[in-house]
Amino acid sequence: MASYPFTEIEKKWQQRWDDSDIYKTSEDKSHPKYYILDMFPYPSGAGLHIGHPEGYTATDIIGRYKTMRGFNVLHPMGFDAFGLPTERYCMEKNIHPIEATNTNIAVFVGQLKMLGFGYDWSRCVNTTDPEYFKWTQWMFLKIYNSWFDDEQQRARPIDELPIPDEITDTKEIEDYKDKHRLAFISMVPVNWCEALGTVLANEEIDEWCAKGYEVVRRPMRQWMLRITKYSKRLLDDLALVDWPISTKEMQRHWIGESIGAEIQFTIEGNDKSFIVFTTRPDTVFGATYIVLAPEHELVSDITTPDQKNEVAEYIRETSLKSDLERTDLNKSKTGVFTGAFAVNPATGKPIPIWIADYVLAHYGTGAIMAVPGHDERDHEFALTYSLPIKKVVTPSGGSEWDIENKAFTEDGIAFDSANDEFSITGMATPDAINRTIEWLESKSIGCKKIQYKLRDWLFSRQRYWGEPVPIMYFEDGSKRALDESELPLRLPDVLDFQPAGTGESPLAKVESWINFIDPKTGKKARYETNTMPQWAGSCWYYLRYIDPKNDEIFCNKEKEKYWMQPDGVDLYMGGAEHAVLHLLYARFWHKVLYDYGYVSTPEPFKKLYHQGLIMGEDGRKMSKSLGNVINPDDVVAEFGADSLRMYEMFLGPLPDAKPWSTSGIEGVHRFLNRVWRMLATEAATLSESVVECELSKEQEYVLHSTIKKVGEDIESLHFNTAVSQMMIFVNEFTKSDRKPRQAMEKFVLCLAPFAPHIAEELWAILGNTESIIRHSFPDYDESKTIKDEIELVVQVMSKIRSKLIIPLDSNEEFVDSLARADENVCKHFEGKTVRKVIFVPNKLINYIVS
RNA sequence: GCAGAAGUGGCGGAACUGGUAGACGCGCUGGACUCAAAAUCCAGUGGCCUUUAAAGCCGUGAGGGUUCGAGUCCCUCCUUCUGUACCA
Repeated sequence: MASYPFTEIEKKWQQRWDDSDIYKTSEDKSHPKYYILDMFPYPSGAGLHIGHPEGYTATDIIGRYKTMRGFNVLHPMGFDAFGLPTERYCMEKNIHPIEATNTNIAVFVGQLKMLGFGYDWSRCVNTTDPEYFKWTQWMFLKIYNSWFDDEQQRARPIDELPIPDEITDTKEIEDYKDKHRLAFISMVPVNWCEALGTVLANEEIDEWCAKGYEVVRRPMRQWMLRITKYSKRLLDDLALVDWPISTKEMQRHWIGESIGAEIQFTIEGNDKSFIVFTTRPDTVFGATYIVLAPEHELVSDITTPDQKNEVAEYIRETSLKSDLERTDLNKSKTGVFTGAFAVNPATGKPIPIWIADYVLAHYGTGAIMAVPGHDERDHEFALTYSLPIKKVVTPSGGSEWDIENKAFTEDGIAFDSANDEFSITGMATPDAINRTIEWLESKSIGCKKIQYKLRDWLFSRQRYWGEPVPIMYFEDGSKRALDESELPLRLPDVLDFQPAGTGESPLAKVESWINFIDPKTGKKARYETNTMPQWAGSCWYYLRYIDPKNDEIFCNKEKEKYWMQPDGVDLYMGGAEHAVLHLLYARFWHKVLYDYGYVSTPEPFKKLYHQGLIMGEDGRKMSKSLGNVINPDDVVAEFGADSLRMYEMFLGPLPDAKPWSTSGIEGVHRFLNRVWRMLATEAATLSESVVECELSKEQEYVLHSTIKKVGEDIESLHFNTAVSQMMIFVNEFTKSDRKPRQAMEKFVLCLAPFAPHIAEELWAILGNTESIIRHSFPDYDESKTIKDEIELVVQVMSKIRSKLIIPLDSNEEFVDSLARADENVCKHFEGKTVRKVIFVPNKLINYIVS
């Protein structure tokens, strides 16, 4: 294929852009700002994937377009470089993660530059840089030194925590504070992988299991972040952001709000009581037994001697199961009777207390009142163990319902639900719920309650390659958080990253880490050996880009205001795989910072957009094993970066999954060749056919429509149709031997955001000396985007019978007279009379005949 | 099961508030250029009927409905993708 000299052109302009710092972000306050953010990549050893350029090109186009529209554009790039894969790789190769990380980042930067992205590299961040993670640690300490004021619904300094009068002892006060901090230590069952020597997040399990690693449940001492305190705000504030519906839905589900009630149950022959959560307090009369989670704290207290062995055995069995196994056993429910009875507060009758692993310890109170008549799970369990099923709700239509056969779970009419103090019998479910809550509250044995599914965030990993937790412990069991002036707490420079073998991170083997004299207190100390999870660094990187070199604060307030007001990042582009975790964690950190006034917006990301996956040519997900992986380096070598960029935009709508096609990129490449030949000679000089001349009517129409459509499509992220329109332009103008110079110039400006290298070159060939990005995006004349002659459809009985070429805005009489004169139209009138005429100006005329 | 999104030629995909379905690209067919090929350029290209054309009929996952008119709006169903799942 005889191509324009894309390799030379692209190298040349990339060099010039680099040399002239052309993409350095301007902060000239007289211009409006636009903050575009890409989800920064994890710099893996494999280099850039073909999917990366999709989102990055989209944002690059917008960045260039907004720049040409006079905005100060902040469009930075960085690296999320802490992580287990790098650590594993380094263990195999026996190199240091810093070395591997720097090598990988250098490869990524080279590839990103090769694709011509206009990033301001002076703002590049790297989460593993101590100057960066100093502030990650600083933020962790902010969270650590906070408690959540439920009334004010915000974080407050831990020193402002009201301490109950009865607590006076210094140590007790510290313990009390620790219990309320937003970062706290807890013994929790975690997903432990022996081979990796670390815990894994629930969402990480699949990935590593697929690679053949084994993961087991095991209780361990872990750092947790109290994200659950922000459940309500994280849920409510979704209303403030312009995100894909599906992503918002996913977050809503993840947070999982349910409205119901807590009800207290007493235990027969025991002065203890317990609380259950239910969304259907109206069915309390139908609660025929109780189920506690096997882990429930009361289980050992209440189990009767003759049930002890069976209960202990059941608890042992379930403790070995992972969460996955427990939920996987969807088929049949198991459980054991404790021998104890609770009192149903509504009926006053004793009901048996069971334990079963279908009740989860970590949700609600870890205890339920089982209403087998009106809950499918309880129904199944009741059938298995022959427990009584009682009907307390009937379908509102009055139809019969066989409660033994199937639970009735919908709203209906309360039935047989009365005691000496109140009755809800005959009430519709919503009223019955309210009335029951009133009664519970009047007796002080229950209240309305909103429950969330969201769990606290497991915030420690037993790894070397992560941010150290800036906390030290002393021999007396006390601990001390580092002062701001002591940050960053750097990783010790070691070369042994093998797990300690004790369930601790490799840091536990580093003498200087676990056995040193704290200079501040003079006491013998050891640092926390856990490091932070990979999510930590990505929780706030968008703020660091704003002020990347500041060593006083993570981000200057004034600068934050300029770039983040009014609603945060203007456009955030990234994969849908981060729809929940990263986006939830980042929102959480942002809200803590917001509570302290460090950031000025309640939400970090105004508009979120997900680019779709690029599939292999065979329509399957690209993977090494399928051999359908496309490498961006190869594509750039064969067709050039501009072709790759344009092709990825032309493939289809940005959010869709789309298959790669080699002949498809050839088509786009052919288009760029046509563009080149339209303007330039083979010797890269201006083609003689480009001349100062008037545009034809048709050319004027196409030019102005193109400027209009390309601009509008960029704004709405419909890049595929913008490319189509530019193709239409080229098709129109190559028809003519004389190419009007002014049209060519405007076209090249439209092309520039998409294919910046060829556009720069053609712009220079057209005689310009300054970079094309310094020029404004062209304006169009609306009147020229409208044709003065249009085709109008003539229908008879709503079927097209003819088409008329008529002047724009022709009136009905005129159209009618022409239409009636049409031969084919007349044919369809034969033997019929016109009953009705529908005239839509500039569109159609429709005759209804009979 | 639940939630969200989507089903349009041989393929990727267009189609504004209901008003010419299939823009643009790929592929394919024919032609020009060439000794030949590549590249390039021109023309054609949803299906059926027809030698061709005109004319006509059928066509946006399936079936109903609203309307002069439905890819677009409403109802029912099917399929695919994505997330989630004993959350009381």
